[in-house]
Amino acid sequence: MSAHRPFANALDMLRAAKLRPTRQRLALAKILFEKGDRHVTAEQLHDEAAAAAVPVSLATIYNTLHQFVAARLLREVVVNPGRSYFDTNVADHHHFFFEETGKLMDIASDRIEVTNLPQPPQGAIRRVDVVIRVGPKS
Amino acid sequence: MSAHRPFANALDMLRAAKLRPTRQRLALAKILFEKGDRHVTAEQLHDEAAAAAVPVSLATIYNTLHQFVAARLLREVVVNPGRSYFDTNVADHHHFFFEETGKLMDIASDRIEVTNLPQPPQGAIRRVDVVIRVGPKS
DNA sequence: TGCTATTTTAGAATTATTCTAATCTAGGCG
DNA sequence: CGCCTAGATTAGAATAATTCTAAAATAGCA
Repeated sequence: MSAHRPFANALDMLRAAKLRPTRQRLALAKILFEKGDRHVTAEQLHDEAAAAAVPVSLATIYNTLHQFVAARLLREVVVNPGRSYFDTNVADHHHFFFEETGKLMDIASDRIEVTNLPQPPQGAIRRVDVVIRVGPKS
Repeated sequence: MSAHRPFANALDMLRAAKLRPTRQRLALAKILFEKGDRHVTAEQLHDEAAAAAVPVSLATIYNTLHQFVAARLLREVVVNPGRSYFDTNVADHHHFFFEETGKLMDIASDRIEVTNLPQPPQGAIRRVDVVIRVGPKS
C-alpha cells in the first residue's frame, strides 16, 4: 500500500504532468512507480526497461528522469560522487546511505527532528536533506 | 582565527598524518589550510596551485585530496552530481548549498539540532549530513 | 490521412575522475 | 656526502556518468 502515490496509473500521472504519454514514458513510469518506493540510477532503469522488453535509449532515460524530476514525480538524491539516484518518494523525508552496498533507505520525516533551522543569508530554503551515512559495524 | 586547526603548519600536519612532506603536498596543504575554512573542488585547487607557481598535476591533486580525506584533514562533501567539494572544516557541522552559485557555506553543528536519530537496521552511523538547499527568493 | 511539434535515438562530445607505467625524489644508510 | 629504494609525481590514456547533436520517428490534432 503506497498511500503517497496520488495517481492511479502512469497515464494519469503523465497527463497531470503535461508530458505527452509516449510509449517510452509510459513504460518507464510503470517500471518506476508500480513497485512502491525505490531509488534507481539511470543505468538500473535502463537495464530494467531492457529486461521488460521495452528498449529505450540511455538518452531517453536521462531525458525522462529529468522531466520527471522537474514535474516533481521524482526527486534526485546525490550522496555519492559521480552517480545520481532518483527517488520515487517525493514526500518530505530523509535517507540512510549504506556505504558498503551503495543502497539508500527512506526515513520518514517524522522519524527525525531537525529543529532550529537557521535562515540562509539570502534566497529561500528549497529543501533540507538529512543523510545518515552508515558504515560497517566496526 | 581558526580555533579548530590543530596544527601550526603544513609540515606538522603532514607528519601527524604520516604523509611524506613532499613539495607538492606541502604546497597544497598551505593553499588549503592557510585561509580558514574553505570548500574547494579539485579543479579549483589545481588552478590555485598553478597561480601560486606550484605546478602540480591533476593526478596529484586527486591523490592528495583523497589522502587528506583518509587522514581526516579534509572532508568530502557531495551535493551536486558529478563534482566533489573538499571541506577544510573537519569539525562536526552542516551546510547551506546555494543552487544558483554552486557555493557551500558552513553551519556550525550547534546551530541545528537533529534529534531523534533512528538507528540503522545494520552497521554503524558514520556521519550525519544536513544540507539546506537554497534557491532564488521567488 | 496529413502535418507539425514533440520525442526518441545513435553516436559523438563533454566532464570529472581514475588508472598506468615511467620518471622523480625524500630521506635513511654507508 | 652521494647512493639507493620505497614512495610520490606525472603525462597521458582510460573510464564512467552524463549531455549534446542532428536526424528519424511518432503523437495527436485538423
